[in-house]
Amino acid sequence: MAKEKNYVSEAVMRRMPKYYRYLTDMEKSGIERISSRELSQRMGLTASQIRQDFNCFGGFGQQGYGYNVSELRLEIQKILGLTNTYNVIIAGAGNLGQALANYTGFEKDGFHVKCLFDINPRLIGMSIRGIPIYDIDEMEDYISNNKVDIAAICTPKEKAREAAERVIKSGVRGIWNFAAVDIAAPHHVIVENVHLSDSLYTLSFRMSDE
Amino acid sequence: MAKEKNYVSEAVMRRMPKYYRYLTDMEKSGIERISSRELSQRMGLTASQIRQDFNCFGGFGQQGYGYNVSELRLEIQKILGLTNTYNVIIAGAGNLGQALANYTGFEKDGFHVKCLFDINPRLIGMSIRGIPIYDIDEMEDYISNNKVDIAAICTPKEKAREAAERVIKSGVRGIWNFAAVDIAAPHHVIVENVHLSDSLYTLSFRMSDE
DNA sequence: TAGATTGTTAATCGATTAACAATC
DNA sequence: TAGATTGTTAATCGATTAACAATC
Repeated sequence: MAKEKNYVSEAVMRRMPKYYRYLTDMEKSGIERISSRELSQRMGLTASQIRQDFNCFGGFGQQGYGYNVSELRLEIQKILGLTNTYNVIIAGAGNLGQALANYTGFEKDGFHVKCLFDINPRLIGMSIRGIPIYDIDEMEDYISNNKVDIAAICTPKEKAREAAERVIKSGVRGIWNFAAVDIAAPHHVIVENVHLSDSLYTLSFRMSDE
Repeated sequence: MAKEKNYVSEAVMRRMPKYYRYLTDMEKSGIERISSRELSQRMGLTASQIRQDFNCFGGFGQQGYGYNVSELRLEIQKILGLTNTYNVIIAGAGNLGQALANYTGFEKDGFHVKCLFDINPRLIGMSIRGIPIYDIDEMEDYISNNKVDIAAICTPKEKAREAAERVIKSGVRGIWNFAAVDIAAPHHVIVENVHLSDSLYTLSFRMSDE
């Protein structure tokens, strides 16, 4: 029985997708039950931490037994909001935007890419896996007239803030930002950043750290 | 004067690229000096934290003045190891691999993509921005015979562990992993993960959290 | 010199780990 | 019942914030 979802720390939140990933893999390979100790060994965490994490949301285990893999996976799926479906648009149909549109793996989790938007007239009118590329000037109208939950920002970084502003104004609730800038958004709009360059810098830092 | 680079916490390490990003932007827009207080407002951190962070590496500021933007940027560039150059190969020339190869922005930080590797015979022999795609069976030989520092893993997740194993055996020192699996590596090989699905799940979590 | 702001120490806060009673 | 393992409380550890003396 899941508790009311109150405040969950950033640290716990960032581990939830990893649990989901491991549980999905384990379920696939036919593992039915797992103890916090065994899971801790697989994931490189402590058993204590795992139990603490799960108990942010209510107890999913059973004393003397452990956790049922499928059940736990389902609970975490719910917690992550992956029982919803999301309509996604991509602002910027360059390399990265196209790569995201081409990737089919997010569909199984309920994320549906509806279209891309770009300024490049050579791209406008084309489509990727049947997903059309529209003129970015039609973006606001499209969002207003269709249920769009998430906008992935794949523009050059100079254009990212403007693009974000426009999708926010049109009613998008979530921004998946791939541009190397931080984006300001009102409280009710969630911004999740994928700063590839930050990631690469961190790699460089650790490689030169010895 | 920078201190000997000892242990730096994960938290501090993850903030360094962000400092670098902000300082680079500020230098470009002609800002010469900045106080920790002003920087804290721009970046959404506390001034105290900024001063603590910088003092992990030695004092870069001056009492009564603050920090010289260019100087501080240079110090952080050094700290991040971005005064080195890195040769990069990409394992997997699918959507994401190609997008990375097409992106020119990493060059200015010293990351040079030398080639891609794939199993798909229709890709082998092609090139992207002049960067050739080779047969993945040649990957070990290439790494052994050329100075390759970093391998970006852009294969499907089923192939990722094998690809990682192979590049590690051939002498790569850093792995930039885009596959949704965790990769085991010996101590001297650094693995940096970009788990796009984890990021998207986190977005979903926060969007359904209210 | 006076004002500003760092570098650094001390206090606080939060997250992780350890321990154990509850219970399947 | 005995053994195992959770859920949860208490202890520890580390990171952030506050405060202030040093100093430019």
